[in-house]
Amino acid sequence: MAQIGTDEVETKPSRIQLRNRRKILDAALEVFSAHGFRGATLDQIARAAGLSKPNILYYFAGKEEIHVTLLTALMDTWLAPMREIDPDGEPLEELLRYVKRKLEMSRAYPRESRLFANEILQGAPMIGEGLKADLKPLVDRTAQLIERWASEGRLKPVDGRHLIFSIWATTQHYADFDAQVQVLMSGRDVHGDAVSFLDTLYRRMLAV
Amino acid sequence: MAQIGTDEVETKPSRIQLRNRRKILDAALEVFSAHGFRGATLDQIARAAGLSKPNILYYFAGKEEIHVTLLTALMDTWLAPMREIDPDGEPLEELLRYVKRKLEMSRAYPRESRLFANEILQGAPMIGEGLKADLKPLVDRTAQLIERWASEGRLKPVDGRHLIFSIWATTQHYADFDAQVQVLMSGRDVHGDAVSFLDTLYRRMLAV
DNA sequence: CACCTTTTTTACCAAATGGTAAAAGTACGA
DNA sequence: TCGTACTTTTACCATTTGGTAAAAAAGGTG
Repeated sequence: MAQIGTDEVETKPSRIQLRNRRKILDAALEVFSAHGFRGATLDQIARAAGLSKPNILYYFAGKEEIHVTLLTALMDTWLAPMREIDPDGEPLEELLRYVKRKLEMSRAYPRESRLFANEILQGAPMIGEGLKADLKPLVDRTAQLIERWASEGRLKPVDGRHLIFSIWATTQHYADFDAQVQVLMSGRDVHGDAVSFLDTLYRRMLAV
Repeated sequence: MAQIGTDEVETKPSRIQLRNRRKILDAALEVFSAHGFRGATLDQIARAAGLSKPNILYYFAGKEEIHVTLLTALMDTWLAPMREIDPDGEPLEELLRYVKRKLEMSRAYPRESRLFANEILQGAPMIGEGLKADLKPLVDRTAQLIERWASEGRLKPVDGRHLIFSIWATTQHYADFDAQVQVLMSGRDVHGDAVSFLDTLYRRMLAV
């Protein structure tokens, strides 16, 4: 039995299990991020993973479990850049580096960004609790840090939380609204220009 | 016959037709914006509209037609603020007013914002052409105007298109990611603070 | 190789869902 | 008020979809 229930002794997953679970999650990321949770079907995921539908359900208890697994794993990766803001670093540099890394993640992992955007758009039905437990403390702490920096005169005065929102919004926009961006930027070097635009935006906003 | 086919003579819609079409579109906006196109069902829409499912299909040819009708009607409203930027006005004032109006629309019409976000996230399958036809010319023109203002020294140098993206992203964020914003801003006056934050952000970005 | 466990396939199913046909009911002008 | 056109309901239907049972196949180990 591969599935791990609440009462069962957790045994090491075999090589086959690791390989197939990874294939399923990768396929599911592709399908969920393109069509949303309700728009995605197990058949699509199965086809993308190169497995049969019942075989998928041998590894995961159901469609929702696949989605939740993806989201919780994603949460960590997604928050990593914010965790790496150094309270002892130079404030402006730290924040501009954060912006750059978020933008780079948007470019490198657009599927993950869209998966997350879809979930939040629907009201975060599956990770609402995760937001409260993981995201909120980190944001509270970072917002406080930013405002302390500002009060020490090392940044212009700024609302920490809204600054964070604006950084998320402007960086993720390039992944989440890519269909629109592509129409409006046909042929241009979107990413390169975005890097320097956002650097300018937040430099003018924050530099004392 | 209420449905208007390509070959039919267009006759004036009766009072009943107007009332019911409006009820259906309002219900559909509610349901589509909350669950996305695929996540919404005709039964949900029918229930929200207080009509039976076949009755809905008497007024609209199908689920997709309802969605397309909503999106095309929305497009106009959505672009109105950008159309109202006055080329002969004071540049900074015009742009700050645009930001304010976009933010106000996010607050007053979150369902519309989410409907749009959902569609773009899925790759704009239904209004891709509308984007090219309506949105692109307007954005091209506005971006040019902004860059002319900048070259005349009335704004700091700025990439017009990326400025527009950032305005869209930061303002719509409050509607589209409301579930997240609520978790992180429990109890605060989100809108009021957002207004002054964005005013500051774009003032520092653009004021010469 | 023989045996037991893990993995995969085949054949299903029940519910949900978009949609239709046609009868019944309603509004309204002549 | 009669007749016609418009509107609504009832009773369906075909497909899709998430999920299951159980047999078959494949792995691995003594």
